[in-house]
Amino acid sequence: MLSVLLVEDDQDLADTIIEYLELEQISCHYASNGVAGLHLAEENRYDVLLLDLNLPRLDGLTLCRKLRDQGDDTPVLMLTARDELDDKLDGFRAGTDDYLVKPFELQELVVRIFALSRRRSGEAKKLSCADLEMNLQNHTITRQGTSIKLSPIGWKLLEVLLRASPGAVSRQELMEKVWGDDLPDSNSLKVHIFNLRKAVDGSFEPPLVHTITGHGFALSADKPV
Amino acid sequence: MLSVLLVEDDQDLADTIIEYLELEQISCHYASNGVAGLHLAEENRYDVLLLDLNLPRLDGLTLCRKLRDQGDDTPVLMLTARDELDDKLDGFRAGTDDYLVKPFELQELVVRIFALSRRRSGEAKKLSCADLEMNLQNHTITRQGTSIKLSPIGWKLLEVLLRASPGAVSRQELMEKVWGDDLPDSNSLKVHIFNLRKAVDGSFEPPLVHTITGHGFALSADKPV
DNA sequence: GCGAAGGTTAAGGGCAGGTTAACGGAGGGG
DNA sequence: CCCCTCCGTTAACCTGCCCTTAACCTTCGC
Repeated sequence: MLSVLLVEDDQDLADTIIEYLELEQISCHYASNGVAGLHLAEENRYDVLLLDLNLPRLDGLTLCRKLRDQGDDTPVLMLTARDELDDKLDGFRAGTDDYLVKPFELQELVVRIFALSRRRSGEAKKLSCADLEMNLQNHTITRQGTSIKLSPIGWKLLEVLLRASPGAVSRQELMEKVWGDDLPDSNSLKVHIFNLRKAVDGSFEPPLVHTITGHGFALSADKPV
Repeated sequence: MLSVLLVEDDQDLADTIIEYLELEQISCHYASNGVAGLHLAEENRYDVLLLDLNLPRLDGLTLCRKLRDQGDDTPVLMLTARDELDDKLDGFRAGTDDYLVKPFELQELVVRIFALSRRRSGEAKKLSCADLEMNLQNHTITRQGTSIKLSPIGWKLLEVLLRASPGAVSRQELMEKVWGDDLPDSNSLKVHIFNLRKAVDGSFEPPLVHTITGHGFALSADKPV
């Protein structure tokens, strides 16, 4: 079930939207002004943020910019009555992902919400890095055409690394994504990384799994010297 | 530089778009029918695909669906003259990410392309000073394009200096930000600054790390008096 | 020219990461 | 119902790198 935050000062419109979204199985938090919206966005994790441009206390553009500056990359869909090109350009410059002009069809809002959240959660059917390829559909991994076998945890580990590739993943983040809340003794990660290396880099060149001392690991074709 | 694929049968419109995109530093491949577009999309890697809905031989919707079935998750922006809600819904159902109705402003097309590609590439957060660049996402540092390796403390040191750049940071502040509460003997900072200089300024000009006698250090391209 | 602040160098100890093997539980097949 | 296999965890050990330290040198300010 998707979860979105709606920040909109027009109470009637907000009610209509919320009601419609609930019908589509989208859970909806609500704030009627920018400051309240910012607090909610900071405290909770949403799939998409729906921001009105004109808001009391803190306008949608500034709100979006603040979140981006804090490193929050939740997709933002800006709702506004103004169809001026300059407004749109400003919106995208502030880090907005999409822009919908009122009045709009609720159905269009819904599909755009799905499109934004889908892109974020990565509905990709394949993940790859150099000649390594993970096929999520038939649950296979190949490198240079030859198939690779991994244990469940090894799989999950590789998936997290692939999704972040070529970015790095900190040890803590890696462990949270693989094990969830109850973490095993820290040694476990070392062993699994070791096994992953043996499977992925064991008989291939160049090595793809790289250690970033004091931080975590990364998957990439070229070695960060 | 971004790279996009435009599939559009209206030659005049295509020329206009391509010309404008090139001005914005977006490289553009082009196909005038769906089948050719599919081939190009399969063979090359693009940041965004711009598909016309009505195409000879293979319409944009089917093209998009085919690519998605193959596991290709390149963002798709559908261009079309039809402003019917049902068409949009079909588009998003086929795996489209955005939908722009002709006639549209070229500037809006450009910002939407940037928004889609940014979302996909994960908007790398970077800090920089002159030709020195720290990529927080990949945990890499480059100067003049060549990569630089730093120890964890060296990294942290440089990060603090970069965030303050071109301002100065006092010794005390620097040490607090790097080590937290339990500080080592004061000599340690000297050694780490020395190593940082060796890595960052060792084989480059001009030196970026500057000493401010009696105060601390600063990072900047031009030497402070 | 003197003292203090900063720069340079090398050595050693500790710790993060790598490697290996053994234990134990879960799940499937006989 | 038992056995076997596979997999995750754990502990123990090894290795190499990084941080620290101390000692000495250079530069700067006065």
